[in-house]
Amino acid sequence: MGDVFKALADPTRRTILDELTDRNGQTLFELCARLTTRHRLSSSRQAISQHLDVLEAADLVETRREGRYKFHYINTGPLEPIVERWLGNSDDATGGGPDSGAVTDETRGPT
Amino acid sequence: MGDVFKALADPTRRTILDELTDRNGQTLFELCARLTTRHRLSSSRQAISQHLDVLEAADLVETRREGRYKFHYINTGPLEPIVERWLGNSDDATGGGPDSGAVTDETRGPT
DNA sequence: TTGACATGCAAGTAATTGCTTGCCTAACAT
DNA sequence: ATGTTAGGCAAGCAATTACTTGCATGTCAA
Repeated sequence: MGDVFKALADPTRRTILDELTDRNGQTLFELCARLTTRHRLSSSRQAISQHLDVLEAADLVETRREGRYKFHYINTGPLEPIVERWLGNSDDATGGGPDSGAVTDETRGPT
Repeated sequence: MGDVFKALADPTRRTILDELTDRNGQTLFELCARLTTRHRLSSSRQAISQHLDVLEAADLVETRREGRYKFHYINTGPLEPIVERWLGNSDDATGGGPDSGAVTDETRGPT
């Protein structure tokens, strides 16, 4: 299974998700055209296709074949739990930053 | 400025954030010890240090120096907007998947 | 001051990644 | 059948990345 974080690491793939958010169910050619005109991205067809493979492996994009067309749909399902992993667990994370002197003695002795 | 997505792309860096969520304000040596014992990660001290540099460049980790110790604190601030970028904009994203035949005619003609 | 401890810096290496190039298969129209 | 269109497959290349190795800096205790 593909990694969601690694799929999101590339800015071109994030722009592809932006485009699918704006208009869902685009074909590969339509994505190439709109990425070039609207986002100033000069990526080739094969590059976009490989990016879509990565996004599909990460379950962020689902596809539906119809004749010789292949429509791509964004799937926001894997996006929510990846942030809640570090949110909501520690109240000390946001409140007690490096400026607050609230450091325990256990933290002082690393050994 | 560092990229938040690229910082999250590495599984070791995500485990570091897990560790800081569990106990905030750890030193480099304490992180090395707990990553080895609790997460079965056999990363060297320099490797962890470089990972912390990436996390700090992405503003996901803040540091506070005290003598020869350097304490590391997680910062969950950049985590929230990175997902809301694709959520809440399109209702068609989650509801209308590849199985639904709700495809417009404009989608069918890519040219 | 001397030695031990915590961390920083930088060059080198192996693996991964994003992209290109070239050719191929499948569907539709004439 | 032939040509065109949409997409797929795979090898190769350049850039990035994660990690190691070795040494340097700064802090604290004796």
